[in-house]
Amino acid sequence: MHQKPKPHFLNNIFNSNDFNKEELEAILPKFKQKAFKKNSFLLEQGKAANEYWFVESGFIRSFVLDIKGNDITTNFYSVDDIVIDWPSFFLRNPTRENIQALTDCVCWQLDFDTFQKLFHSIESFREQGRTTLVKSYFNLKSHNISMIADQAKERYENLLKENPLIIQNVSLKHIATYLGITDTSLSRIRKEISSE
Amino acid sequence: MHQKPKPHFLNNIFNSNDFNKEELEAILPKFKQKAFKKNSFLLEQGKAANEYWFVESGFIRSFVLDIKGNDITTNFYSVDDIVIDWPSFFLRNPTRENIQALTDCVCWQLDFDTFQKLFHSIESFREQGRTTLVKSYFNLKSHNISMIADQAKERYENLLKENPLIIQNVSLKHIATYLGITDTSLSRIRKEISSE
DNA sequence: AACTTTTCTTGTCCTATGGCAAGATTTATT
DNA sequence: AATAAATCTTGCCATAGGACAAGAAAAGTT
Repeated sequence: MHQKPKPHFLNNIFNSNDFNKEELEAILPKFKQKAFKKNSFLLEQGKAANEYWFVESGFIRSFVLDIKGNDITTNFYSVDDIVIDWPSFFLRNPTRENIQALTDCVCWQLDFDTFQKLFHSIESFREQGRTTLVKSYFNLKSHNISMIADQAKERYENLLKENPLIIQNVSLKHIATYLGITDTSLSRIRKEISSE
Repeated sequence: MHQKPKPHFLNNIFNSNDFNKEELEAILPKFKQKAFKKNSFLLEQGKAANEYWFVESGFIRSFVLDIKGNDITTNFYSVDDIVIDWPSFFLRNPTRENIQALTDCVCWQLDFDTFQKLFHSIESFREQGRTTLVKSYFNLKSHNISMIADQAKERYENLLKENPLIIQNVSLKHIATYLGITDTSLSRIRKEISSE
């Protein structure tokens, strides 16, 4: 008996539907595996993002500090997600965002210069990159509309439905600021839901 | 005496810092001038965006309808801005957004197929396209954070500072939904500011 | 296991903003 | 100019969610 070769994690991201063999051989080896300890930072405010990552395992969040020093969660990331500060990475300027591991994580990292070579030389790579960015834009806009159109309770229920893993793995406080409410309010919303 | 040749509007967007002569000659003639009457739609929900525009003159807004049928302004556009529904244009799927002229407008239009040819053949064109998208992402995220971190009054004052032309040319109701408040509240905020 | 720290819940009271409706003002239409 | 239709303001009252503080519970540390 022989063993099946274990497929590379990055084949979840780059697969043979969208890329031919040569392209995969040009792309996959450029990524470096990186482990992050719980609470370590992938990016800190004031620095420019020079890398991005795909998450193989673990949970991550990004956040900013507002004028009063309040910590506001801007996004959560888990398996297969891309972790990137789009503006800082592409505009090459210092960011306002912090990106922090919420658990021990394994990620696959690519740096800007390598990205640029792939982007300008492989059509399918730039098509996929553009698609990923645009989906990210779409999610951000949906979140934005939801902040205006929906009640806090509805926003929480949507997150629960779309992304149950987040709720199970992330502290209430971080979820609350992502939803634009206080942890106190979110606790009450949970109570109300559990008593239905 | 001879006259100076009037520069083409699109030279505001595509200039010789970022593009060489041949590139400009490949790009500029692909855009078609389009006039839109006040209240006419550039894009309607349910359709897929197959074009985008640069605004030479006039004011435009995009909006969505929420579940209860409330109209929520998602963005304003004026001179030199790009008007595009990024997700619909690139993912080629039906949109939730409506884009409507608030005044008579003159725009310059490019369609998807032509865009694709330029994007994949001209490096500087795709660099600029990516930059434009990423800036748009950045603005959206800033708006998002502001919705969570700032009071309605602060959001209004920021808009007033960043984009005074909008306030002078757009109805209070549309500005209010963009800021995530009712027209009633915005009217009170205005009153409060004017009495300071 | 004991202790410390962080997270979550709950109570009391407060504030920003919403809902509705009437009137005033401006803008569009005949 | 007269009328109609939007738009904007204002009053009154309602409510979602915030501020603060005290415990309870859970997680991390020695």
